[in-house]
Amino acid sequence: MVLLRRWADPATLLALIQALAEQAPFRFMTTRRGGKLAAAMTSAGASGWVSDARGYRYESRDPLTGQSWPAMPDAFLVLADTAAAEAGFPGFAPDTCLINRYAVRAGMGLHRDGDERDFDQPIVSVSLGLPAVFLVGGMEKDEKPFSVGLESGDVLVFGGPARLLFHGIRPVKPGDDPLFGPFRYNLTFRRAR
DNA sequence: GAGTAACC
DNA sequence: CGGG
Repeated sequence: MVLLRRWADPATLLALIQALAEQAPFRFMTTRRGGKLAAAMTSAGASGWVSDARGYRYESRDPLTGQSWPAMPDAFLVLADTAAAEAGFPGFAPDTCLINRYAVRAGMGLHRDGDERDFDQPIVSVSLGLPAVFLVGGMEKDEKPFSVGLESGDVLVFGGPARLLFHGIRPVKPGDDPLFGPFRYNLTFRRAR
């Protein structure tokens, strides 16, 4: 796992996120057993990550609008590819970007990103807005995680042996980011298929 | 199941 | 009160 501190440009990404959210609005998804995910989500790219009563999966259409997910902006692709290369994974070509929006007090429990086809492909994660404590666990869910502070513009690359580590986000503390206001956004670039 | 809560 |  490689952390590139203050590596992405938050202002550029904010404008792109706003444009994407007009086409595919942020929404709260549910888990199979009726729980609600604490972060609002949307996606861009050829497919998008979806969770509902039927489970977790990638869908090529947005269930909310019935339309294709918005195309991934070129600047997203360039960012993900250069960050991956910097971390030792050249040639990364993500086909989806999951965008998570955390309001104050929202977090995400320990989980692993396991719905993609090829775990040899890394995941590039970009933090924006309010800071947060990122939890890095082990290969088993019961392993006790350690904490990493993440700030706006930080980029984390999960690849190789780190690709399937359990991870999570502690509830976001109240604050006001100059660009993003009272929110934390997270972009995760994946090769789903 | 990326959920919460109760209980020890 | 924190962890299991």
